[in-house]
Amino acid sequence: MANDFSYKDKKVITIGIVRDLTGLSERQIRYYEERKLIFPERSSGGSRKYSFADVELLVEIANKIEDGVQTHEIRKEMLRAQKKQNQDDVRRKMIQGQLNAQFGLRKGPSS
Amino acid sequence: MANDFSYKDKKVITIGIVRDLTGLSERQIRYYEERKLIFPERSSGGSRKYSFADVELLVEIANKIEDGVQTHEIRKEMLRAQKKQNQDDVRRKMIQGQLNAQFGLRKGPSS
DNA sequence: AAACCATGTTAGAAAACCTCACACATTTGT
DNA sequence: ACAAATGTGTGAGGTTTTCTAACATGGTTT
Repeated sequence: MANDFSYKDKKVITIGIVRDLTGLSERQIRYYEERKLIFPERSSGGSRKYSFADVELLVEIANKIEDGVQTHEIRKEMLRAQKKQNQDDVRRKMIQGQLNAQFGLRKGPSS
Repeated sequence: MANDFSYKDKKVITIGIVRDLTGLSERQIRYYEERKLIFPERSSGGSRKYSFADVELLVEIANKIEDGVQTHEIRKEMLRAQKKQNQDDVRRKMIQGQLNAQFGLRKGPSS
């Protein structure tokens, strides 16, 4: 159901590749994680794994920092943006719920 | 011009992740490369780097092998398919060329 | 039977990654 | 003004991941 998330969000990129892709140092990348701006997954052995979405986010973060914004502030922005996104999601789902109630299949096998 | 290739084709995945993604052994993955079925890039240090497209291809290869097709045969199939694809590309480009000749901007700045 | 196929396994070495800690020049907060 | 926090570099020491090369093996071809 909905869209089964794709390449962009799969966490499959190791930190060295992220370094090459972004131009940031590994130190920076790890530091932004410490400041809770980015959340890689871990391999069983403990290596970090990032997605393309993470890579893009890192670039945005780096840009803001270059503009003098501190990690603390960036984090707040992100939380605000995410909260708004959640609200929007809820609204969308409610509307979808109304539609289903009116026209959706009731308890039927989903296709 | 045309479409600037995306996530699916970027070679950013190391062999361990490919192993986890496909369920194949590293031995198998390297062997299919030896048989010229797959072409990872290399990091400066020599580590293999695969794309999502590669991952999907690997799964297809593995399926065929399970069906008793040998690498040699798979390679031939792939070459055939690729050749056809190239021909199709040429045709498409020729047609595009005709259209440009008739209606395209001549030597102008491309917007 | 000899050659080839597909895969496992092992060994040793190199590359990549991890955490921790110290340093340092700049801000920022009180 | 000064203590605290920021952002980043660097180095040490340790673990994980990857690499190549080789040998082994049970099935297929030729």
